[in-house]
Amino acid sequence: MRRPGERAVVSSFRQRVLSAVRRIPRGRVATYGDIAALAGSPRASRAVGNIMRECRDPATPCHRVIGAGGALGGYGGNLQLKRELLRAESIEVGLSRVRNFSSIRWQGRRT
DNA sequence: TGGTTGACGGTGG
DNA sequence: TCCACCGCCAACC
Repeated sequence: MRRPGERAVVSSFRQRVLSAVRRIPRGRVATYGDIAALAGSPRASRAVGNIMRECRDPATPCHRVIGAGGALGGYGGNLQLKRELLRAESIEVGLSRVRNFSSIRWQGRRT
C-alpha cells in the first residue's frame, strides 16, 4: 500500500529499464545512458547493460539500445544480427556504428 | 556486509 | 580514429 504522494519506487530498476526500452519508437535508437536516465539513474548505464544481457523478450527491442556515440556493442557479439535489425528499420548502420545517430537518437522526449 | 562483474560513459594519449 | 584508464551503479555470490 502506498500513501498519497508516495510512489512505488521499488518496481525494480530493471522493470523500468525494460519499460523504457519498449517505448523506443521504431526507426529510432537510444543509448544505455539514455535508458538509465529514463529509468531514474542517469549514471547506471552499466547496470542497464547487465539487464539487457538477459533480455530475450521479443517484445523488448533491445537492438535499439546502443552505446554512446552510436557504437553498436553488446548483443552477445552478434553485431551482424543487430545491424540487420536496425537496417530493417531504415536506420543507417556502418560496420560497427549507427550513422545518423544524433538524428535518430531518442531520449524519451517524444515519439 | 563486502567484493566482483559488466550489452557503459567520458577523458586523455 | 583507436586503445587504455577511471568512475558509476545495480545484480550476484
